[in-house]
Amino acid sequence: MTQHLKTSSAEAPISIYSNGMKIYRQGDPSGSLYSVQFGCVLLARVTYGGNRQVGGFFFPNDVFGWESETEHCFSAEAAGTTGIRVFAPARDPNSTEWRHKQLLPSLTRLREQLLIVSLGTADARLAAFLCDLVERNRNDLLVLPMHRLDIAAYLGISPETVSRVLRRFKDAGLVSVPSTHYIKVLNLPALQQIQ
Amino acid sequence: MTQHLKTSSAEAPISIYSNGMKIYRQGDPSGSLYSVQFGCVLLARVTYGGNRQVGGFFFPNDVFGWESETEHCFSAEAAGTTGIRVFAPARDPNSTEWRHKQLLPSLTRLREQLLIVSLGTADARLAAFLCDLVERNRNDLLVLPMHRLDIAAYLGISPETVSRVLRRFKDAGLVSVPSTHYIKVLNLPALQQIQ
DNA sequence: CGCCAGATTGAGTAAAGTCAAATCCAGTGG
DNA sequence: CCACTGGATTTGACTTTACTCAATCTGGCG
Repeated sequence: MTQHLKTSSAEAPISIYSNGMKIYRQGDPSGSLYSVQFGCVLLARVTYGGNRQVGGFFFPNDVFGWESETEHCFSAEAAGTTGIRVFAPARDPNSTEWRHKQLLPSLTRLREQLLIVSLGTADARLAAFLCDLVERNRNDLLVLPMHRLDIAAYLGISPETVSRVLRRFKDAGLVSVPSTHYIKVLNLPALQQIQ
Repeated sequence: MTQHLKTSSAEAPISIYSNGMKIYRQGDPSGSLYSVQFGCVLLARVTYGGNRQVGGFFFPNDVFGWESETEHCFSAEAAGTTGIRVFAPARDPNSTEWRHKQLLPSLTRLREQLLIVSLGTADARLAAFLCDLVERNRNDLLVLPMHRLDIAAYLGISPETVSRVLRRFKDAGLVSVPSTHYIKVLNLPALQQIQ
């Protein structure tokens, strides 16, 4: 199912994953880094109580796979057909340099996520989530290959609430939803002001 | 009061801040790192809507001050009397090495925070918060010099709810609260299972 | 064309927010 | 040392929000 494509240069090869496949699993040895080429990846883990938690979504040019331990504490799953470039654990200093360059933006990104999720209302969270995606995509038309359940787990709300809030946004003319996995943001300023 | 960190650079001096003082402000130039020696530091910022958001708490041996931009996007405030060691922007490679060692744990820490805040109920969030602190402190007696308002902002709930949940925990014998800024965890396993 | 998982909608319930009042505490000054 | 005082915290009553559970709808796929 996984294909390896050679790129023109000496860069790392691209692996292609289909919807739902795991790039790595919770407990797998860590060390490699992964860069999304196309599609979407989500980090997920299961709590002791059996609940699914989603730790983040990654889109093209995002880098994931960081761990401070020797094991991954999340699984990484492809949402929709997804291309990944793998960077094996670094040995030469040039590669180390590259890794460090990627790390600080990841930290900033995580901080943004934290603030989205700590917002008071479901409306504010979903609005902030959509605004964040528009900014990262530089495009009003969002492709969301993941399930509503994953968005809900990520935002810390129920999937039914995601549905209802999205409907409210539609009725208010803030977004349009041409199909399940596409959302077009029609009024970004209004979305940004929701709290 | 003077401790030696395992770093090749000359020992940095300790600055002492009193309750509520700012170590740096939102918008200040970034670059230096800060290590908490005693007390507690919190990161805070104000949204466009005027709401206060708390990005994290830092206790002894925690390092903060990371930015991927040239400006701080949070303010850092002392909660209670707090000692800080400042590490100026690195120039020698040894110091760079030290900085990178600190960075990955910060990322992991942030990920834990994200999962605490994305929990469904206020009880689960406060319980996870307390468990996290016990683990970091290696001590059942928690010192929480920050205001309830800051804990509430951090957890994404109202201060009244923090109070009420804490009372429920007290009544259930899970914690005792000898005074406002001290919480003793009496039944950690039970707290860990709340969700 | 029918099937099934995912998504949406609806109704009732539980949880958390808001606003207001009461209480507690730390810091101040007598 | 102790009373005073203003801000912080807690408690109470009520309202709003979001969750739960169940039913319905939709779209992709054999």
